[in-house]
Amino acid sequence: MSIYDTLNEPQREAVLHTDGPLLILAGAGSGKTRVLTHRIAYLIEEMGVNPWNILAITFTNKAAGEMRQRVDDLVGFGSESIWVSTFHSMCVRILRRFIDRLGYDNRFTIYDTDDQKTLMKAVCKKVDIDTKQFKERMLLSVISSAKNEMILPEEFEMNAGGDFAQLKIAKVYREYEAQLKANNALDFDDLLVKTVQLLQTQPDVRENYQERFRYIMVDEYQDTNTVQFKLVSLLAGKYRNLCVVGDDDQSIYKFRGANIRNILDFEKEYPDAKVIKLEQNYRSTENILNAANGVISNNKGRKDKTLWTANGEGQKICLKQFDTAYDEAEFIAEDIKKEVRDGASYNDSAVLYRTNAQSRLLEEKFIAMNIPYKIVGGINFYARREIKDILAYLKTVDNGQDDLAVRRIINVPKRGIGLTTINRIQEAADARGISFYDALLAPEMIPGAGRSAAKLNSFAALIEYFKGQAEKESLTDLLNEILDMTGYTQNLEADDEIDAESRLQNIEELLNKAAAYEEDCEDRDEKATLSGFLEEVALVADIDSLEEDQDYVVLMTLHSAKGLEFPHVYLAGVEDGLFPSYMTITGDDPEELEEERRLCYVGITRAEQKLTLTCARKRMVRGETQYNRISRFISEIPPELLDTGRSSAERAGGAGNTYSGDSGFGNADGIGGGAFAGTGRGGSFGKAYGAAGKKPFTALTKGSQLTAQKSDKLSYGVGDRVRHVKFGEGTVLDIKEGGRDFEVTVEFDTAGVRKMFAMFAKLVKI
DNA sequence: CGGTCACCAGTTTTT
DNA sequence: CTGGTGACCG
Repeated sequence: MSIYDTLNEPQREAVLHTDGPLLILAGAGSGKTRVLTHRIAYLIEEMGVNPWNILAITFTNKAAGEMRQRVDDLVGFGSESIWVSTFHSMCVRILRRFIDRLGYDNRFTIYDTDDQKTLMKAVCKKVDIDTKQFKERMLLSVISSAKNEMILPEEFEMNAGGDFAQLKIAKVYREYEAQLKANNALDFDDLLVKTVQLLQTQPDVRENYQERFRYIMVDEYQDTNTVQFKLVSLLAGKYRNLCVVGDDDQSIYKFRGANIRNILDFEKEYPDAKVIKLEQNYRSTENILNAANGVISNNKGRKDKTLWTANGEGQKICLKQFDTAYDEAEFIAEDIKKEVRDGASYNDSAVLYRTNAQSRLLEEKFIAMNIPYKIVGGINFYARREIKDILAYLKTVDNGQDDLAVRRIINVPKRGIGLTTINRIQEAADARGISFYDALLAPEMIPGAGRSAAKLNSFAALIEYFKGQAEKESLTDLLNEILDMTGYTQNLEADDEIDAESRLQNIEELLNKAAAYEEDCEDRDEKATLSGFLEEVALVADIDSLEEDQDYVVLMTLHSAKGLEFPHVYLAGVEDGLFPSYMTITGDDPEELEEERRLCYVGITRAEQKLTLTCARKRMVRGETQYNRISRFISEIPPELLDTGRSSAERAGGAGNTYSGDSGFGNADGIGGGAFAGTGRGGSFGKAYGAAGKKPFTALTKGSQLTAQKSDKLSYGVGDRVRHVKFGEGTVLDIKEGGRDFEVTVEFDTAGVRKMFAMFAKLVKI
């Protein structure tokens, strides 16, 4: 009896087919990770392949970690030398070694979307673009699409023909690239593009990696884009032992450049490819699966396959419509409470939705009802202002060439260096063709900087000091020193009392992550470096922090939920105009609607035992009330699978749950006549949820405890005179016992009345 | 230079 | 409703 006997027939076939191209069409829940891990084990144990020669590419760091763990469990040794990583981290690793061949410094920094936007602003200013006409976001998205198709500025310009707008964009593209390079920075797309360029132009590098990666596996292949396809083709070009796994029905990243043709045309690209379909689902009940099949069968042009399961029929799918989104949230929260009372755990449930903004109401209800939860997504931890500030210090210390980072922190905390001075430095830098930081080192060369020279000097001295320290001390020590010497922590506490606590907690969290990184390096016998940390930090996704063994309800978008599974899934906001989104309904591209349908399919198939669909008749969106019908996708589910709960009258009067099994959307019932209120403006994205500083509940997240301890007793009391670093002397008016800390109200002699947390205010009795 | 106030524009999904 | 931006004043 070997470990391979536990596989079903097609699974085993996929594991045993080791040489040559292989396409595994793996339906949802059909055990594809199992196949991949067993295949790796088989390669190592039975085929004698050196783990060193295996590359497995996954979609997220979390998936990579899990895969490595599972291979570890199977093989027991050698698994640490398998390369398991995401496309992006793999590229960074290659580029750190070889990007100097393309004329970059190997210590390049990585720009996130926020940085890109800042850079684009500067570009538009320089190229004299009216940002009313060409929005930064639109420009960036055009450039990103171009990069995803490997179209460089020159070609883009040629393609423009005589089109005035396109030529203008070409100019922006060119300048954007120039500035990235000047800052020694790469954006996310560049990581892939540059790696492909490297492999294309440097035969020895290509040869090196082709030899190394003799066996390549790519997970979630349906979501690869054109550059990723090129990259994989290049790497697999010599040995052609390429195994791709995916499900065309779960392709949901078109907006990010994913090209569904990569999987649909795999057999054309590799005519000798073996194709294996995994159609038995081990995850869900029959009812859930049939609902999913019902929905997805409305899509055209998909690979023919039908999922089946030997699991029982299971419960019916619960569908409830409410009057308001508020009622919807309340129901979900109460339902989860009820299940927990009946013996379920919180982490048996997940709430999925189309847009991040929907998390807010749910979060409020969960807090009110004391349900532990974790929100995945929204604003990335590393995109928070305070985190970006601190990271900008690290970047500046690490790589003075990143103008964006330097400009970000030159006056944070306030040092009296204003915009005028910053612009003068920039002009001087541009004029001399040097970096912003280098220009600032010599204020005497900057015309008109006279009065600011002293301030600039002390800023430069501070950074230079940190640079020296970076050589000598550990990352965490450096971080602490930066926080301390810049006065960042103190200023934060002083600036806005409301947000201070959560921001300081985030900084604590960052310190924890730095410490974890150092430990990690120690375990792996590598040197913990500043750039190493910055790089790790640049490529994490929020989903990576999800921990299955923690007992909380997970809230996230359908996109984030891909690859996960839960006993009970709530799919919230199944309304026309929200899901499918307003944009796809009004747009005339039927492919977009198909992608939304695939998203729906992904959502349904996350559920193992129970699926609850909820929607609201009206909902507030951007301050306006929207009136929505039940999602068209619901009518694609065979009606006999649905339990509308109509008999079990939940609530007397209004907010009941009515749903007529018929086609359901002849008329919008009610106000407004149309299905939507609100005017559809050009689609775009950005920060979707999360009011200022509103921090998702992270108290349950491992390692988020504050290191600063709440003291039992304060050294001062009401009426005492105290001194604050920034505000000077004052009198304590009030001390309130808070959850984690004392909230102290002080009337300062010069700065007025302020509330602050004792832990951070460091008040001294005088 | 920095703070405050008023106005305006915006939101699908993310490595 | 909210965050970002621009004008104005201390």
